[in-house]
Amino acid sequence: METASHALPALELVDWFDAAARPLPWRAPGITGWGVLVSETMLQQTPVNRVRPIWEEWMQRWPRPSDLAAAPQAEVLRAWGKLGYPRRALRLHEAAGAIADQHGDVVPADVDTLLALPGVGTYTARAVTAFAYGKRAPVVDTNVRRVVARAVHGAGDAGPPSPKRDLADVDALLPEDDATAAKLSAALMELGQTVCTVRSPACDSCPVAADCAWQHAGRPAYDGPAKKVQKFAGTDRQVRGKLLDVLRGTDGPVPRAALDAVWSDAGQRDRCLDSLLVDGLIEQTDDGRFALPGEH
DNA sequence: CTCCTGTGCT
DNA sequence: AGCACGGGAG
Repeated sequence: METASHALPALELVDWFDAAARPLPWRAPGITGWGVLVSETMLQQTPVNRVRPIWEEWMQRWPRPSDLAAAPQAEVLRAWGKLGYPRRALRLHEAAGAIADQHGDVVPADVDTLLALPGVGTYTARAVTAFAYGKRAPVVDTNVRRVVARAVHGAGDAGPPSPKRDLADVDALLPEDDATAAKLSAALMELGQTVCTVRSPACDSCPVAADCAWQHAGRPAYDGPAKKVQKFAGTDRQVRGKLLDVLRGTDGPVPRAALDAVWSDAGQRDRCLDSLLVDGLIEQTDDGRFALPGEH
């Protein structure tokens, strides 16, 4: 029961990308490695439409890593707004300091150097090398995994991530040439985001439909293990979000009572408050009030 | 493996 | 009202 493997037409995909890519602000010519690192960090788990305005604001305000590094944590968290997972903002702030201090205020172009930065993992490191510096690097996010699962392996969707294999699969698709490989990496992501979507793939307008193993197999449904879905309502994540939102909306420290008001379960509230303290997302003043870090 | 947010679609 | 969504760290 060997699945048919298909080779993807790299040049057609690249041409399609040139014609069809959305004009996202971080794809404009002249965007720095810093601009790309900020966008990729924000896009790690937030959709493009919510990222766009915040990214614009950040680039205006903090055009270089050293500019962000010089800002107080509280301001960084406020500017992060409701993008979610605010620990990303703290890590990016920390990464900015390292880039300013150790890399001459220029985002590194090398994957291993990028990986050493806080908040930069296998996806983001390769995205920055490829998209900011035009280097050949397999960039594997959930969209690319789905495109490869379908077009190459003929499956309805990607199964659970398998980092080594996923990376090798995409590596095998990339041409040797840096510029073409980098653009193909971007094209694979764009294809997964806009055409080869989870629920309603637009195979009619897909540039590789003729070479797609999934098409040839009759578009079989996904038959792997069900992916586990994350709950949100009632979780500590929701409570942490509500707590932090109070502090984002005020200038200085607030009394505990102001935080008590946002969640009725005192045990959960206290646990979340404590975890926010541990994560460095909030601080407690000497008189027992709470504030965003560095703001008292 | 589990945890970390907030939205937009249905 | 409920559900789907996702990269990095521990």
